[in-house]
Amino acid sequence: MPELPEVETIRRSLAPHVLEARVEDASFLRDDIIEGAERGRVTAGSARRFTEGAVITGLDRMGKYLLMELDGSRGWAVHFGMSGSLVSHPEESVPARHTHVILGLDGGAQLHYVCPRRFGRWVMCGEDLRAAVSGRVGVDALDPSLDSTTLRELLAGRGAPIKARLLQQKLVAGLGNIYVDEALFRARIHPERRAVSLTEDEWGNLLESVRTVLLEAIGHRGTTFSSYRDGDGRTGSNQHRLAVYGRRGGRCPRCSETVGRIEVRGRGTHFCPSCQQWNGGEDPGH
DNA sequence: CATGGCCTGGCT
DNA sequence: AGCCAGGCCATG
Repeated sequence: MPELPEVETIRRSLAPHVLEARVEDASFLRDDIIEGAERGRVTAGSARRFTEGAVITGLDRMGKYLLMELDGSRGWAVHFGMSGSLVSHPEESVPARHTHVILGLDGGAQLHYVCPRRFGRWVMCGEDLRAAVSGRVGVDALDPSLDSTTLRELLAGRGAPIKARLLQQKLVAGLGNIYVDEALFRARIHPERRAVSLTEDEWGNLLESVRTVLLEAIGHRGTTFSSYRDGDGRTGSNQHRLAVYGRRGGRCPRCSETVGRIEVRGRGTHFCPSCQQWNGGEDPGH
């Protein structure tokens, strides 16, 4: 479940191993996880030719995409789906089950991309990597230029619950199920509130909460439930700091009420029924 | 705007 | 044995 904090942690941990390294050999072990920027099919052979011999000149992040820049402007946009990882091994090593990509770097290190559930993708971006990813994601949730007015303009306007709007990567990029629940808890907003019903103060709180929750998670090197690892293969520790996510039946850290779990648009949703009420908004059909 | 399908590991 | 988790896309 790599969301923004996990991808950022992968980026930071991987950067010293890969920046300015040359890819000596690239093995794409199956072609159903690679695609073109325009959603076209890409063969393992063309992926290999695209990658081999190139120098990794940048490692960036947009939303949940890791951007591996090759030779200056083209490159790969790597998505981790739910269960993906990209780990640097100091030397050639036996690939684990579900390893789909192996990059051998000069100096001997190897990058292994493992993705058991295969929800992840390597998107081949032949020209401008950042421009290609811009077509897939909206403003990054940690973009300092994002203000609460812009947040409202992006997310309000429809009848959908605020949680559903926050999960749409083309609006604001980087939040998944864990951090949406955590941010709404911190902002004391009920996940089913219609986005359009939020007050000005609530938009401000929400933006502050999104930033705080994400930055704290990065500080703890991400949330590990089962498969998530950073670029060095290490687990994160933010799972111990979560207030509501995965804590159904536990105590709310703010008021000691029992954490509840409901379903919002098909997603498991954790919240505090006491701290997160319908305050200020109309009741949208409950 | 809402729902189903893709996938496998882990839990009930 | 069976279901659930969930990001994202395709379809109703």
